[in-house]
Amino acid sequence: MTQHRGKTGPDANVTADDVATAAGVSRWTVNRAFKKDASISPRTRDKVMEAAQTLGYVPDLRAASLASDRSNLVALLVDDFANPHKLVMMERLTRILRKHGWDTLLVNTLDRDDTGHALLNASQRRVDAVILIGIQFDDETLAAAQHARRFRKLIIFARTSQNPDTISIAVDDVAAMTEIADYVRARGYRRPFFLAGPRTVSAHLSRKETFLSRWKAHFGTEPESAEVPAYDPILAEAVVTEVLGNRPRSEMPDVLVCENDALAIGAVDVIRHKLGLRIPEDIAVTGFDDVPQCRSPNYRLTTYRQPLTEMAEYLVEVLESSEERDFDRAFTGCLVPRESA
Amino acid sequence: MTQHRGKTGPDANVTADDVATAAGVSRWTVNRAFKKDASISPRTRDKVMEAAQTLGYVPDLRAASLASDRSNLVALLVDDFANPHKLVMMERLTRILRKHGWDTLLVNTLDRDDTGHALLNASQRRVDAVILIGIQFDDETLAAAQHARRFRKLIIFARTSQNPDTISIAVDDVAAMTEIADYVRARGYRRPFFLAGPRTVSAHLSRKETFLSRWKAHFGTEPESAEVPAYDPILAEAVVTEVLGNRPRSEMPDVLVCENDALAIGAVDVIRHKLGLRIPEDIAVTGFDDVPQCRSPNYRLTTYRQPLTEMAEYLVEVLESSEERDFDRAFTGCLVPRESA
DNA sequence: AAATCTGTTGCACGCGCGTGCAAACAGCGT
DNA sequence: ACGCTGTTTGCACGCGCGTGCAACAGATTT
Repeated sequence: MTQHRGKTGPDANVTADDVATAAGVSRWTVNRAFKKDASISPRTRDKVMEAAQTLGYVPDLRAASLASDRSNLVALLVDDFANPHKLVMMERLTRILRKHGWDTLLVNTLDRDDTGHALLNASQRRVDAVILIGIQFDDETLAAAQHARRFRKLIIFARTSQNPDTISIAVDDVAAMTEIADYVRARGYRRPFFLAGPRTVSAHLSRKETFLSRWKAHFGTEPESAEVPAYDPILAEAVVTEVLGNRPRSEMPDVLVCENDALAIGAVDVIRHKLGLRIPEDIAVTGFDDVPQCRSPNYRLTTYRQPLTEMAEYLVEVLESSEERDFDRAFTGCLVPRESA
Repeated sequence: MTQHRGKTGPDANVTADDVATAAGVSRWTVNRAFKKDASISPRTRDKVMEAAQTLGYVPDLRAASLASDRSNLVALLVDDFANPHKLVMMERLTRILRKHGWDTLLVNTLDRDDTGHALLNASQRRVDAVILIGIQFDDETLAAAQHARRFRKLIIFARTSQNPDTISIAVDDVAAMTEIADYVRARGYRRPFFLAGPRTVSAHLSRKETFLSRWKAHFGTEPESAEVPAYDPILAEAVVTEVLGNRPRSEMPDVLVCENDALAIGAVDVIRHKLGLRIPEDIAVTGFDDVPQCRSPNYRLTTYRQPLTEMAEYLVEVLESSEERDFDRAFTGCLVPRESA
């Protein structure tokens, strides 16, 4: 192929063919030079790379993906951007995925009904897998996704799921919440209140039910609880205000066990600034996730840390495996005691 | 083309050809049915769509992009995930981009030296544009990006840049900081302290310099300032502690003007919990960005809100324009006064 | 020196769709 | 029924690269 393009600058559409003629090899050798474990002599590779460098050649992953039917692309579906932990997860996932050569398509799932469109979006790009780190994915949605799927794997990250067609990479909620319950009990608290997230979430069920049943098993009474419609500190504020707002001191709980930090943070703010109570002297608070704010001198939140890095590394392992086994896995995190409880 | 594939389930690789034979039309008509403003009769389109539905066909955007040289994909480069405002920006951008049919590749730029690799990543996917919302992009990096670029547009979002090859969509920092300075002065504060972010950032320069010079123009003295190495509340805590930690009350500033909310939040926490001072009675604080936390009863931060939605809509407009004009644009936000100042 | 082996290089074909144009078609008035 | 106009449909070719195999050269053995 001759240089049928006028331009020679970096804007020109340099293809492997151009590099091939420049380096005096075949096009296939050029592409081999860019492939990791390809069979090519070091000398040729250097020659090719040099030519590529001067021409400004960069392999086209669209074409590669089209030809190989492997995109090395995953879609990350997120819907609750109000939860600060999402920022942590996105950072960790994108970093580790990229380290292993995977690119990430970020899809903002507007609402429940939009999930189908989001999945369609992902399909059109022929992603190799879809990773869900949102909350609005009930089993109905997942079933639809499974039916129409054009991607090999559907992974629920940081949340357990019973769905058999789905891969769940999460922390062991039962073990974690049991540890929290025992910690709360050991610290002498006796009137806990559980602040839960939206009920569509299975993690919700595990955590809340685990705590309640664990407590009941010990003391025979089931603690109070309330439900926040989303993992949003602002909404948590509203719910806590409503539930505890005009309650006499004598009927106040002595510890607020929150399903995660997003709720706990909202709760802390309300308890201090609207109820005028001290933490932990009047009411203690626990969270879940160990978001960065927990370390702040303002919150000092007792919480539970998920091994996100380890989980992300395992995720990559799952992505790169071609087996057809059951990839579900529950990790164990660690309780992080701080001054809030 | 006959159905040379055994499977008929959704896993099968259904192509436009398959739909074509099923609907009794040509392949091109099938693709036309999926194209927005294509010339096709409603009847045929329905017929095609129905066949596509039952076969589970979804157009392949890789192939479309390859053939048309337009990917409808942008890369979003982010590096400072510690800044909560990034979460807001990511939510807004992905939402509005998707509304207009653009997909987003999220690239986590690990550090300064990694930016080149990140841009290479984007090039390989042949994104139509790269959007930077990080901080570690100095002019040197940008120049390199320009040189080796395989994307049409390089957009700096929510940050001004002098680089002529770059499109900057941001708030007018000078106007904004002038407004803040005037507000602070009007509220009677007289001993301001400016808390700035890393010096690589041009927004930094605008905001800090604007505030300092505006103040000097009025009172003849240049306020104190300190610099935090990243937009991270935790690091802001450290710097504020170091700078104000053991300073007698008489020498304390009466207002801490922060370059953005990430710094302001860290500052508020330290002032209350380590210095034991009240806000705003002892020290007032102002921020920039109006992140969700600002509304919390704990912060009630006086800040400045950028018109993110409007900016994102303009971004789309820029993406879809084929002109070669100067797209730089500065927006005007609004001051949001709260109890912190 | 011939035979063998290992590492390296070249190539036909296909991945699924867009572009631009030509052919076919329907609708209208005379 | 005829031509005319505007709409709808079909098609050749190319986008850039991967797969699997055949051909080849140099190094090693017999």
